[in-house]
Amino acid sequence: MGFPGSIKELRRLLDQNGMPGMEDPLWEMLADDHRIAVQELYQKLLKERQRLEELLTWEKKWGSPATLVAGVDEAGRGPLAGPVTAAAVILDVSVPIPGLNDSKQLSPVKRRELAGRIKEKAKAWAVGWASVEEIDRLNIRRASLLAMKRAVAALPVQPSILLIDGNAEIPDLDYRQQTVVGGDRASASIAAASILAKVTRDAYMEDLHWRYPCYGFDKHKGYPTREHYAAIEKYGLSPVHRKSFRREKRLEQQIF
DNA sequence: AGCTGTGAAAGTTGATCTAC
DNA sequence: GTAGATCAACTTTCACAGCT
Repeated sequence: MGFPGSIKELRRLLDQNGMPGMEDPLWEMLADDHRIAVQELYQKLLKERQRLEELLTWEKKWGSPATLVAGVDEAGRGPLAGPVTAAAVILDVSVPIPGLNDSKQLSPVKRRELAGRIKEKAKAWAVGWASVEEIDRLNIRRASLLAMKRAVAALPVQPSILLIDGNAEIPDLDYRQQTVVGGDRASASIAAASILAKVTRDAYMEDLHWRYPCYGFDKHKGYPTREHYAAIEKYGLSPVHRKSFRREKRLEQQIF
């Protein structure tokens, strides 16, 4: 098995698709410390390839050239404010996306980078929403499923089977569905959906910050933090806060 | 010294199961 | 029937370890 000719070359291959390089006479010219560095990077590359292979287990189990698998996941279930966002992604299993992982395991910068790569390399992707009003009316669980349903409906290509993160199927949907507990850590397409949903919702909450600058939505994205509670106590609830959430009800009773 | 990554804890919700 | 525990999801915050 040959090694890539240089660290630079190896990094380029890592960035592209994680494939190992071919025999290269430059390898013999490398200094010992460079060889060690390249070998270490190469081992990391092999581990990453193995991780990505394992992440495609569900897609390979259910998918085929004629059977498209869509991963579905949502973001924004725990916040006190803002909509819940869902994404559906159909990946091309022959096109690896290095670094793809559960959105919760990634920094915001890496999430944004990966979101761009996912949109570029996926066969199809789409995003769906459920509003604060719908969350208050339906409850957060049903609203999440509604957002997922809208994401699937918005896909430009129709899948044959849905991999759903969690233990609940999407109601009133004419698709074969497979629920996967911990799916964002176990399935590549669910992981990709978790990243798109999170990045899209974060961007929306940053926009909301300009409409309601006193709450700090650009920082906590509507999630419960000390700063967020302090802002609610000081300024009251905004129209984008979820009034059905118990903590909000309690605060509302105190304030108004 | 400062940055980055990781894991535990704590916060929000709803559904389900079990014991009384 | 009800209440509590557990588990599912979504995160942030904080402390610590390791790396540059």
